[in-house]
Amino acid sequence: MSIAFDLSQATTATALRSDVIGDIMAQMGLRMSFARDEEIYAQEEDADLVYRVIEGAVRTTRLMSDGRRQVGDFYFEGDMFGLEPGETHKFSAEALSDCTVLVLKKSALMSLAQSDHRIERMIWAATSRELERAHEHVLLLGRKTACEKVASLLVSIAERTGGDKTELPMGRQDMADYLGLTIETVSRMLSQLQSSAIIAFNGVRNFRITNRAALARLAE
Amino acid sequence: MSIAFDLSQATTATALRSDVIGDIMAQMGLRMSFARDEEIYAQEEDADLVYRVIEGAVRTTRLMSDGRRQVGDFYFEGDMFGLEPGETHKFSAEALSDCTVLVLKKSALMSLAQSDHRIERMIWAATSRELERAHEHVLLLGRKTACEKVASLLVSIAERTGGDKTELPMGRQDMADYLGLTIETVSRMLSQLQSSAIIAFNGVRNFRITNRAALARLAE
DNA sequence: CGTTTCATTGAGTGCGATCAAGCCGTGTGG
DNA sequence: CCACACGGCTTGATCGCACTCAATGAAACG
Repeated sequence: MSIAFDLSQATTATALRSDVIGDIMAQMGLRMSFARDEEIYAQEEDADLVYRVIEGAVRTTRLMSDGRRQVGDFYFEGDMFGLEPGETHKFSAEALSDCTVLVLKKSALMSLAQSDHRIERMIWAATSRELERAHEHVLLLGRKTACEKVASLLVSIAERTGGDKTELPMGRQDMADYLGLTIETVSRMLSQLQSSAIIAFNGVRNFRITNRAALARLAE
Repeated sequence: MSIAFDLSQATTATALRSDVIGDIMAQMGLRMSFARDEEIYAQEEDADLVYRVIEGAVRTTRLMSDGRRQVGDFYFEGDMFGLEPGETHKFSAEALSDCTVLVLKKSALMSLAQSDHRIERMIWAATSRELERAHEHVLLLGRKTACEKVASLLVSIAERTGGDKTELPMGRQDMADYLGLTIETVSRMLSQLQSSAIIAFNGVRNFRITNRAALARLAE
């Protein structure tokens, strides 16, 4: 893990998605870099920092005592994460790829919030967005089939990262643990979608949607 | 649905769980009653009201176009619900049993929040608690077995409602749709837990935990 | 070029779903 | 007070989707 004060690049960082919290984090936050699979914070660790992805991608995961793993969510450029309510994190966060994040003490943000209402409002908005995504995740895990789960994930990532071709920042195991499936099932569904001419892969981590309507229908 | 201004019973209502939002809702909110299975708000409806359970219990549900149903959560006395971020509700809310709730316009609460920081803080705290529960729900749906799911739900309800004997306010279908299972599987797991002497039923909706350690172990 | 890691594919299994009776508490009318 | 019907729950038999185990393939790395 490497740390550097973020001054020179504050403007380029916030240019990604301009908002109040972004500005404040860029001004007051610390810029940190993590290597692929490096832990950003641990399950059970005190949750006194908030984060924002500047470059790369992040996953949050929760481990059960017997090793079963659940991925909570994936975060891309501009996304805030680490906004967990309790004293300690229930999920850990890890770098999906080599990545850079801005970090700010939650307490610092909160004390600022006392003088600036917009900040409080934006923290709440970010938490709300998290909740909305969690609800979507609940529906996916509870009632969708393996094929629908995979289709939903692909649509979601394609939407969030934009562009014609989509790069998957995570491996099959991460996809499986997000979807409540095994890597074998994920792999089979991807092959199936490909042979149905709905998506086309170019290497294991790069795909293109060739039949957007069909994929959207599967994702519901 | 029946409506009455809540003045006389404001004190008894807030006595259930004393906090700022509770006080405000009791003072400014409308008291409404709903019959079992009556809709409190609909999926796709504008989300401009927040609610608080005074008596009875509530479920939130989401319906897929083909009829598959997912229960988002159950709410008991003192719980706030309806705190969805977006413009419209993604889940609908229905009365599990005949129940009474306090209702307040979100916009009214927000304008109050401008003069009182505690209110903004508490709305955020309530949203955070929702998020925490959603995360727990994700783990349950993604990685727990049928038996563990049922055990987790029983523990959760027993914890939230307290007391030696626990009354289930919902039927088997609601449990199944919360757990991502079918009623048959829920029923089988309950029978199994009972024959393992971990719980004891007295009628279909009333049970007692006879081996708390074993149940907790299953629920993880 | 060999080694390692990750993804795909195949064969067989099992958990939870589906289909189908049967049971039981509750309400209703004779 | 009983006969009956109805809805919700339980139990049994069977099915099928996703898991497990195993082998192969393909890309990354030293």
